[in-house]
Amino acid sequence: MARTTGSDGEKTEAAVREAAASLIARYGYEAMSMRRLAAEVGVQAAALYRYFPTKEDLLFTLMREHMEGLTAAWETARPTTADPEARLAAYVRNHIAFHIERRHSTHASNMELRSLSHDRLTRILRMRTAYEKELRAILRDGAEAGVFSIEDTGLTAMALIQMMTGVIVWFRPGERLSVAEVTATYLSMTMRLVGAKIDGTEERHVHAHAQLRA
Amino acid sequence: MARTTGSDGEKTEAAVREAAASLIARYGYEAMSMRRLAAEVGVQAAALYRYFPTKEDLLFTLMREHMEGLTAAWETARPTTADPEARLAAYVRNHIAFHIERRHSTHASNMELRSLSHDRLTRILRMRTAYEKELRAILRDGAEAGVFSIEDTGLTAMALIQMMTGVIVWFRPGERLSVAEVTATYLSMTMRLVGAKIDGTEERHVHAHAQLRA
DNA sequence: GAATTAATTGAACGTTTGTTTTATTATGCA
DNA sequence: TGCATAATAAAACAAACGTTCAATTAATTC
Repeated sequence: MARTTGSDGEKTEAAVREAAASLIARYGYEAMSMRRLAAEVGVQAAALYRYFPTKEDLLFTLMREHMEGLTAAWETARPTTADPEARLAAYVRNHIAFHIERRHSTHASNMELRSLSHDRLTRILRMRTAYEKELRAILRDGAEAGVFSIEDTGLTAMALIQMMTGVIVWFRPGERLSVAEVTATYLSMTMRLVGAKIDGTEERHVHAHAQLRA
Repeated sequence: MARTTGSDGEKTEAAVREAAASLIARYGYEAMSMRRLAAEVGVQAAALYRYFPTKEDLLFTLMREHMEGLTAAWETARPTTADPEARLAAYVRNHIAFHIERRHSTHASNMELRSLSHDRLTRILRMRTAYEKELRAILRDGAEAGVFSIEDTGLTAMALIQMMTGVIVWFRPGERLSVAEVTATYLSMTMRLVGAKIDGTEERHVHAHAQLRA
């Protein structure tokens, strides 16, 4: 056999990306063999090499597109106002929404950095640093304006990002909490953490659903 | 050749554990081959099987001892007082100190759970849940006593743990901040996050060193 | 409808993997 | 001193790995 009926390069490539992200999230990059990935797509292993020259290329592509997507989402969501609180709220909302929606590629981007070559690792880290810099700027502006009370801007930014990204570890859509509820709670935790005078705005909507579990 | 001069089972086993934790933290469990681990210890691969029947046994041992150590450290550090704030402070201090001190095995315990068999995964998760339950109890007590203001106890506990454990991602001993400074800052962030009326206690000591970086 | 291009298969390559087996030597004890 | 055993080396195993190549067929183009 050779080319199969109905085969389409674009569809196959998309299926490969999706299956790869899912397998890497579930079992890890090293544990995902090209044969198993191919089986998931419904294709022979050799066919994968039409789309990605090496396994590492595939990983890098997933990571690069994840970071590009995250940056692009923030470019769109970023408010024009100078108000630090509104900007921080937008950052938190965008970060959580994006990571929940793409939790498979988030897993890859956060856990598999060590499998990249030096050059590619540097490129991904550069993108990540640029994204995190936006948060530090917001925190710094807020601290200087006196609306936040922050001891260490860099450290607070790291703490916030780890707290927010950690959502993907335990959050499963359709369980106890909705995305909106989780986001609202994280928003008010964030605001308290940075010492904002006014709490998160949607807090009232959530109170009815919260405190159900000990 | 066979047995080498000065060879000692206990020393070798300890060296294997340490080297394994370090290699897994740096390259991941799947990427660590038994031959490379053996080379790191200065021994042939076959010698490892005197101490650990399989590679997965080695991983499980590292994880189990990590969790046992964490639990034991908390048993010792846990204060007798009922005051939720003092208990939360002790929890934060213990968690951060332990994870910074053992950041190699922390990496293994957090990132390599998927490489465990079902049974062993369950055992590790049971230990972890028991440890996290302590934090939820503190938060609940504080919320009920009115000294904390918390929307969702379970969600706040997860957020705090991810924030604290995340320290190992960026913290390197001997760089900008000392362990004491990092702990103090995280303590006051924690207290603000849970809505404690009084801030963390050591805050004043740190102010001089903080805010050096944008 | 013939020629060309795109998509895929199936088999094979050399490496590396975790693990086992057998032989050999150092060490601790009688 | 001699004996038991603890600790290791060296070689080998089958299985799985990422990757390549030639052959083959579906889709597209002219």
